[in-house]
Amino acid sequence: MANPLVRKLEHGAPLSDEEKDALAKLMVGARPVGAHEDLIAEGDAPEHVHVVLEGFACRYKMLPDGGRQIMAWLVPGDFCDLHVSLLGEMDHAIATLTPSVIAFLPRNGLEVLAEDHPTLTRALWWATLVDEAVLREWLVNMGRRPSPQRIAHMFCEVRARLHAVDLAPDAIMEFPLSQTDLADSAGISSVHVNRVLQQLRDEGLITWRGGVLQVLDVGALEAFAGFDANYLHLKGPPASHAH
Amino acid sequence: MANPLVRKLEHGAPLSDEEKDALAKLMVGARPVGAHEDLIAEGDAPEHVHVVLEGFACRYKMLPDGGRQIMAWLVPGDFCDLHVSLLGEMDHAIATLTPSVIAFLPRNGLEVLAEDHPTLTRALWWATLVDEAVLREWLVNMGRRPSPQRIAHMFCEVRARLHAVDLAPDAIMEFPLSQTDLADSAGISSVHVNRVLQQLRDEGLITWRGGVLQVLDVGALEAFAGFDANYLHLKGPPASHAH
DNA sequence: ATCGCATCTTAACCTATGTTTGCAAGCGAA
DNA sequence: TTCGCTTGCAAACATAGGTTAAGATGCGAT
Repeated sequence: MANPLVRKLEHGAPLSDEEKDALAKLMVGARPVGAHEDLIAEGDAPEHVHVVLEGFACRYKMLPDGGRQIMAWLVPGDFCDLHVSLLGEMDHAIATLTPSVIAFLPRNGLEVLAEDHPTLTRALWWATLVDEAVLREWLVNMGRRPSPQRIAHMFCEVRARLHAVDLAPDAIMEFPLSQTDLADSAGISSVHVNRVLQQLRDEGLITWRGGVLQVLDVGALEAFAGFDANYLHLKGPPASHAH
Repeated sequence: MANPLVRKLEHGAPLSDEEKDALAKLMVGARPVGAHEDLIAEGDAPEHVHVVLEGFACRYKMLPDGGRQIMAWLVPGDFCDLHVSLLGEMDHAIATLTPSVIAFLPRNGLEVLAEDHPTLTRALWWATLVDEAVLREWLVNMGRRPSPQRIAHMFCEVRARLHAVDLAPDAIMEFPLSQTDLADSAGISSVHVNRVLQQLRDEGLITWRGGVLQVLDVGALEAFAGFDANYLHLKGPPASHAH
């Protein structure tokens, strides 16, 4: 099974085999990381580019009162800090949410490779523009959707994103977040997350036990949440490779 | 007084006089637009790049139930649709909030110019990464700050951003949004916006009448809101040019 | 000057969500 | 097995913010 980074970037631009190989070879130092560990702190200017290969990580900020807001989920194939160098330093932190595997790409190597391969450059910028689009949808989610729809929408999105890297073939996926992590993502309290989950289960939309999330009826959940995948910009048919 | 686009981009990279001139010359078709007019619709693939020269515009999405969520304020110097071509089409709409002046840059011309001027390319990408950083902070704002702090934070941010293009020298600025627009930005109802504004006025933090917003004590408002400008990445001293 | 429409303001009432707390269930370590 | 910790669940209560509706105010057009 190919590298999730490559699988993801193929949604953004048609990479040649040479480009895919070069990218995969650039990826070094894959290492396992436990749950709830910081990978990058606010204010850092990381030397290498980090990529999630397995598990879930997140972007987050802490507030003075101790509150935490998670601003993005990073799933396999996602970059943590692709273009920080343009901004100078991180304005937020990155942490794992579950046990994960994280790899590095030497920043120089990646830049050199990108210079020689405009299509690759395009794919990398595509990925950051999609990150931005996701952020916009999260903002809509927070601002205008009541919490049951909000959580449902987040489930629809992970399903679609994991599906795009072949990790949710049957709408069944590894999703070992805690309810507290979900609360800090949705901007509500963890006890309210619990209430909402009861409701989603009662309505037969999902099951979620032992870190495994199953969407029982994708259409029904998407209708309930008002989910439309257009903002993920997964143009082509998702990950239908020849084997 | 120089072009606000140029003034803004100078925060991102040190542009040569030639680059500044070329950019300014590329900007054509400045035209006035009334308040609350759509500039770009969801699904469009705009041929030219739009820039706000005067007034306020916004990014927004409508929801099935008629709700509107504003996801970004566009102030003079901001791009509306710089890199859409990489994503194919707009996943959200753009509208004016107040009477504005909008200019265009031919997409081809801009691409050619950027190819010859790596520093300019850098400045353009810097601008989109800052947009993303602002979006992240808005998400934190929505998720974790109670509405008085949330509105206050938005005021701190516009002040800083307008200041960066020399449009809020004394913490006094043109800000002719309606309370409804503010509500759709903050994810609360317009009557609650009104309640919150009373409070901010009562506490002597701001005045806002006749479309003019004055921050009475920048330090106090920023402390109240928990505002830290780092996410705007305005490295250098804001807009202190020789004349 | 006055009419008409936007916007702002206020009030009364309602509901979603937060807070606090206690307990149960799961699970890894000794 | 038992201990200890984290996570999930539930109930009682408190409150921020939503909804509706009705005046007030300002302002452009005639």
